[in-house]
Parts: sequence; structure tokens; C-alpha cells
Amino acid sequence: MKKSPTLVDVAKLANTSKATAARVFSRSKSANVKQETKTRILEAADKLGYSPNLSAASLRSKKTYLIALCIHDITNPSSPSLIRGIQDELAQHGYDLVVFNSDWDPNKEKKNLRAVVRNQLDGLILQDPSDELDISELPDLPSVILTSNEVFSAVRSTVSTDTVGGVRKALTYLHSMGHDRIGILLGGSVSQITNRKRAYLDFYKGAGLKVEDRLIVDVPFKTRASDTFVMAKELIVDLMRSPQRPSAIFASNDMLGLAALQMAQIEGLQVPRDLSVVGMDDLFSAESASPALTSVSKHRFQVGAQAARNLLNQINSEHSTEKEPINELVECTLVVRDSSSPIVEVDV
Amino acid sequence: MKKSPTLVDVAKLANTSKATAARVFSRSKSANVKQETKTRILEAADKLGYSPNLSAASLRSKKTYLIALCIHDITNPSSPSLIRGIQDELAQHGYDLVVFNSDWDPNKEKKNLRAVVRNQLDGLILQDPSDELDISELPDLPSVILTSNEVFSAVRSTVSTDTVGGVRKALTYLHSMGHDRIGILLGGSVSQITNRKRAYLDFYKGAGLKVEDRLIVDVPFKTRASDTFVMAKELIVDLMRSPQRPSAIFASNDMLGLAALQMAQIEGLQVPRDLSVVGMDDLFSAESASPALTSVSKHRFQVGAQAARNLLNQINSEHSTEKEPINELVECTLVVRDSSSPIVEVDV
DNA sequence: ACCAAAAATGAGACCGGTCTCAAAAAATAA
DNA sequence: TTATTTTTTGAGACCGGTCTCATTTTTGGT
Repeated sequence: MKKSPTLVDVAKLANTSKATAARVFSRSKSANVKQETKTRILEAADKLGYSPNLSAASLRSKKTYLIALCIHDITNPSSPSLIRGIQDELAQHGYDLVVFNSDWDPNKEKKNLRAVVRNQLDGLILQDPSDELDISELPDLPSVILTSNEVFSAVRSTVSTDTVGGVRKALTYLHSMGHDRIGILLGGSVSQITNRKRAYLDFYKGAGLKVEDRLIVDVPFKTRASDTFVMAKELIVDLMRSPQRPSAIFASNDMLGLAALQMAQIEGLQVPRDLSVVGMDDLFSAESASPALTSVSKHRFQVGAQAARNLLNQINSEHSTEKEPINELVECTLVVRDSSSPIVEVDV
Repeated sequence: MKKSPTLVDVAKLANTSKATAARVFSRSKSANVKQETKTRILEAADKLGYSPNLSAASLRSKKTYLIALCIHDITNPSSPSLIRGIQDELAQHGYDLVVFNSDWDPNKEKKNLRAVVRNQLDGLILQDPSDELDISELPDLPSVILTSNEVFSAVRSTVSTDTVGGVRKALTYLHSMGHDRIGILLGGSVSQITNRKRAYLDFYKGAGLKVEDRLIVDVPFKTRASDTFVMAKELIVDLMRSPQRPSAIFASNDMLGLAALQMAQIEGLQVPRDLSVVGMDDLFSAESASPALTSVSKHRFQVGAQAARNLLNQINSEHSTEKEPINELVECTLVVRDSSSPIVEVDV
């Protein structure tokens, strides 16, 4: 690992000044270097194997061209498409992404935010900040928050998913096929659970259906997906074995939907003949399930892309007067597959 | 976004010199600052809301405490656990991770490697470099390569998976349950396919079984998982409908295994009674499939952790004489679930 | 050919830390 | 108390770019 050449070395070899050489490599503004000198410099750089030192550049220019993404857990199956959406958008503008996990630990979350500012990252995309995080603790840099929490949307740009609408779409779909006793599996964070439960109750009320408490199942949140999965399966069996089982189940995320499929099979229920199942997230696991799981897509890729675009706008208009935060809502889409069908008969 | 305070500001407020203040925040070596001065400096920093500028630090110290991971596609379902393995290990030593995707594009791969050196990242973990990448193009920094390609393992540390052993484990398992006509679904890159095909042929030869070409199915590689999935399903149907269908299928990755489960259901074959299916990767999708898919785990999390550990060792022993590269092999493990069982009968 | 305007180049301060080395202060020994 | 060692502190160079601003060169119109 020998010392790598610097701009001065290149300039010297190209017989020009450091400043001119710099202009060739600088990513900011107009170059204004004569074509001939430019090639001379590039040749010199090439011969020396020169590579600009971004630490030095960013020290002066205050730009690292790195964006932070703070999420809970990259292991979560919906993270990858979110990330991809962000990265693809950022890549077009020469930015790279650093991903931080908090594991749902507020302390780790704060620690990550500190790392973001220490590292001089140019922007931040923050997923679902915990309640422990006060808005005053948000670092003072361009940022987009993925949340529907009004506390944050009041002060920062946000992108959120219209999950309430998504739930409504799923239930409307099932109801239109004759299902009027629909079980709901609620999982995730407390706010997610309450949100979706409300959407469910609203729909039931609006459709003039009778709410049965036993059809509403809360699946306690566990940090490890497998744990939630195991727990979910027990609760689902209870639901399936209850005296009057529902003709359809809406799972508020695909993992719960898959658990339902698995238990249905074990319980000898045929999907969708005996039971329709609809999930939410539209993970690849839904597409590859047997039978393929009908699911509500939250378009995570688009959410990521949207957030990145918003962030880049902020970064590029930094100078201008303090802009109002922009709050965007991404619609859900129902993807119908093989796990749902019109109701056939009601067994009592 | 007002100017943030610097070390000099802190030093001034604490009534000490820049150098002393620096010692309090520097992460390298012994501090040797009197307790009293230290608290005085920390208080000053706290009052000003000081946060060290890592760009400046790394310019001088040549350390960014950032590691690069260059993979093909973060969207690949086995990426997250790999990443997590790496991050958890790195986090313990104060390093963060930057992830780059190549999308199997050699040019993008090279571009990413250049970004790694420009950004002065302290180390590199590179997944399965493309054949177009010459070892001379590898950046000159601590690195671990995830590959079993000897070209690379000769010159750099590597961590690879004993996939050949994994295939053998799966086949041995199926054979021990009476299956002697086992279909194999081959997917992924060319080298992956040839590797596993060889393992399959070796096993068949060793077990004294007769190889039937029609039982060996190559699934062409597509960049998008969904595309591969669709293509796979067609090929699998052909296999299932062939005059003498196998009693078991070994899929060289879980996606193909899931496709097999799905097609079995559509074709009216009951798994595992009519057909045993074994996958490879042990994704969460395998656990959540119906029936739960027996799969060969490649322990991606451990692979990541191992790679990270190896890398950190290199970084910490930089000064010492050029070390020999270390090549590590991670064993596979068979995870038996519900998609496989002893052969019941052979229908002709 | 001459002059104004535009384009290209160069000199050198600057970013905010780290690092070396020497000086000052404190601790310990004699 | 004084000499010696150890701990703490400070001064200032340094890392490798970017940025400003002045200077030089080129261009273009007349």
C-alpha cells in the first residue's frame, strides 16, 4: 500500500497548476479548461493512477455525496426494495447510500443520527422514528422522513403510505366477493396496529356489517421475524378453530398472510375455496407462495424513489429561502393472485 | 443551517489548546488528558453542540471507519442476512457500512470499486466478482472477497460457501429416504450452475445411480427475480409432466424450490407425499412456505460476520509484513421441514 | 492591428481535524 | 529540597483537495 498520488503530482506531471488540474476533476460547476490541457492532465492522472481524495474535497466543499438511510432492520423483507428505490434515484445524481439499522432501539437510533452528522452526510432519509425521538434531536440537514406521524410531517418533508386506503381496498375487494365475516391479523408497531384497526372498524361500520371481536387478532411484535411468525401461527389456529371461523382473512402484512396460508394447509382448509387470504406488502414471498398470495402493494420501491427525489430537491435548492416541508402520500394497490376468491358457501 | 462549531471553538471556550481538545475526541490511542480538563472540554463541546468533522479527521488520519460492501443486488433475498452479519460485526468496532450494487454489470462493478477508493473507505468486501474483473483492478486496500474462484483466493482473503458439500448433503438426505430419481433445478450464474451440476453428477456416480438428463433442468438466469420465477415455473411443469417424473426435486436455490412447490400444487401433486422438494439458501420464504420448505442453509449471516472479522484483522495489522491471504470455507447445513419425506410409492 | 470581453490559468488562503515534537506541569525518587 | 521520570499541554506543520481573485491568454469585432 504505497502512497497514492495527489493532485499536485498530477499537476506537476502535466506541467500545470494544482488549481487547473482540480478543475478537471471537480464535480461542481463549469470546468472552463482548454480541451488540450484537459487531455494532458487526464493522461498524467491516468499514468499515475490518480484518484481524487473525497475526504479532502468534502472538507472544503462541505459535500460528501453520501446520503444516510436510517431504518430499523435491513433484514425486514420490505427493506430491500425501499433501498433500491432510493439508490436508483440517487445513483443518477452521483450520490451513494449509507444504511444504518436501529433494531427498533431508540438509543441506537440516536447514535446513528449522530454518526450521520459526524460523517458530514449530505442528507438523511429516516424511517419511522421512534416516539422517544424528539424533533429537536433531528439533525439540521436536508431530510425526508418516512412516517405518517404529524409531529414530524409538520416540520420535515415526509413520504408515507396510505395504509388506511390500502386496508380499505382489501376489505372492499373481499366484501365485493361476498365475504362479510373477515378476520383481520394485526401486526407491527403499536401505531400500525391502531391505524389499521381503525380502518377495519370504519369499513365495517360503513358497510353496515357487524363487528365481531373474535375476528380481530393482535399479533404481538417481536424483533425477530421468525418469532413473530411462530407466535402468529398459534393465534391463527385459534381463529380457524373458533366456532364460527371467518370466510376470509386480511393480514396486515405478508408475513402474517403467509402464516395464515401455512396454517390453513395444516388445518386442512383449502385456500381459496374454504378460506380467502389477502396480505399486505406484496413481497416476493407473496408471489412465490402456494397458492400465490393476493396482497396489497405498498410500492416500497416508489416510496424510496420519491423520498430520494424529494431529498435531492432539498439539497439542490439549499440556498433558497427556507422551504415548506412537502408531505407526500403513496397509494396502495391491490394485487390479486390465487389466494382469494368469491365466497362459495358458509359452513356453520 | 448555521455554521457548526469546530474544535477550535470548543478549545477556546474550554480555555485550552486545539491539540488538547482533539485528544478528548480522537478515537485513536491513549488520551492522556487530565480528568479535570477533559470534563471541562466535554462541557464546552456539549454547550456548543459540537460534533467532530470526520472528513477533516480522515483527511489527516487516512481512516474513515467506513467499509464498502459491493454486491450484485441488495434486492436478492439472501443479501439482507449477509449484510446484517457484516454490520453487526463492524458495529462492535465502530465501523459503518456503505453498500454498492452492481446489478451484475461489470462496468458498474468497476465504477463502484473506483468510488470505494475515492471515498477513502477503509476496507472492501466484494461479492462474486465478475469474470471481466482482472485482479489487477482490485483496489489496493484491505479486502475480503466472497468467492470460491481460485484466481481471487490466491491473492486475497476470501470467504466462500461449501455449496458442493451442501448439494451433497441434500442429495444424501433424499437418497437415504429412498429417492433415487431426483430432479435438480439449476439456477444462478454459470459458475454456480456448473459447480452444482458437477456435485450432482458426482453424487449420482458415487451412489451408483443412473443419471437421466431429463432430470437435470437449467433455468436461465434473469436479472429480475420475478422473471426467473416465471421461467422456472414453465420448466418445472415440463419436468412434472414428463413420462417418468422424479420422486424428489432438489432446487439449487429457494426461489426455484418455491416455484416447484407452487407448480406441484397447481399440478395437483401433494408435497411431500407425491413429491419431495428441497431448496437451498434457507430464506425466510422457505420457512414461511406452505408446506414449509426443507432447505440447505448457506449461513449467510455467518459468512458476513466471518468476512467482516477477517477484514478487521487485516485493518488492525496493517503495519505488519504482508500477510498471506486467508481462505475460509463455510459449511452448509440441512434444515429439514415439511416439504420432504421418505418415498411412499412410485407411480409409473 | 487594436481593444474590449471572454476564457483559461495560477497563487495561495482555507477547510477542521491529526500528528509530531518540544515545553510545562505533576509525580516520584533520592 | 532537588533531580529524574512521567504525564499533560501547546505550537504549528500537515493532509489534499476547493475556492476566490488576480493575471494571462485567447477570441472576436471593427
